[in-house]
Amino acid sequence: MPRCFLVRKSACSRRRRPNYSELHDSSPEFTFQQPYDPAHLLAAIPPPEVLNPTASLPTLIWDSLLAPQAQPVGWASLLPREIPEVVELTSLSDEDSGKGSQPPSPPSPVPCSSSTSASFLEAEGHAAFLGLGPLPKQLSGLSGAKGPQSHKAFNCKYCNTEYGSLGALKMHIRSHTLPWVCGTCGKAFSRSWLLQGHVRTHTGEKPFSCSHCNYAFADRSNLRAHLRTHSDVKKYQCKTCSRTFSRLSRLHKHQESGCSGGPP
DNA sequence: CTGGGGAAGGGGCCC
DNA sequence: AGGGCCCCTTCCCCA
Repeated sequence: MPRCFLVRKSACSRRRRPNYSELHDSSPEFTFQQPYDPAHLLAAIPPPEVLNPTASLPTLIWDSLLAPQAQPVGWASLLPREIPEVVELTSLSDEDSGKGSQPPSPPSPVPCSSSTSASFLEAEGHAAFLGLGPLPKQLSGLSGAKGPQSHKAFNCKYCNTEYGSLGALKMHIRSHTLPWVCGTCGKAFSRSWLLQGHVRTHTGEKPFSCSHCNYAFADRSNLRAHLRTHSDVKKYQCKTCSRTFSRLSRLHKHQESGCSGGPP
């Protein structure tokens, strides 16, 4: 990362959510007017009223550099995916739980009304619906959930990866079930915003432009990487041979390939 | 071989 | 608690 561009507002605000309203006010022309072709979207795109039209436009420290030129994608006219009829969690097929060859039906639109009940069976059913493995023993028995054994482990039933929280596991499960599907090419994604970014590859939308050269990007991170190219300073140096690299991944590859230790 | 762009994945934080 | 969005990172391709 170009640290020169990664000036933090403060150490503790590193993960602070940007002030979208402020950005919106300062960029009144930056509105979501150019809609996506709904044909690109097959999966569960939240209804427009649910979406914050400025949600993808955070106020970064280099906001002036990220001022989008191209009209950002618009969700206003998106047709929300039809909410499937509520199904019995326990009657879901393997495909719906992510075992099928085709991407499963998006689980997120399904109202999790059962969560209002804390019954164990419902919790287990919901877990199965999400592709989760059997409830940990710590959770088998409601009182056990907060028992003395505070070290809970949630394992993915697909890859057995262990997570420390159910939420993290649920998030991980989606990387297996891939509930978000591109209506154009059928590619499936684990996150809605991944699909959003992917759709831009079809629409050609590039909302993020470089203030230095006006080069536009569809992805903010790619713009951030591009901004680094405007800096002459290479950020990543091999401690063995002092060679510098523009990307950390390349430094890693350099080291993994066996640094000779000689001068650059 | 290196640098840059495109695309995508994942963990963490905030609402 | 869950969803949305963030940043960070990696991989691939191309010039």
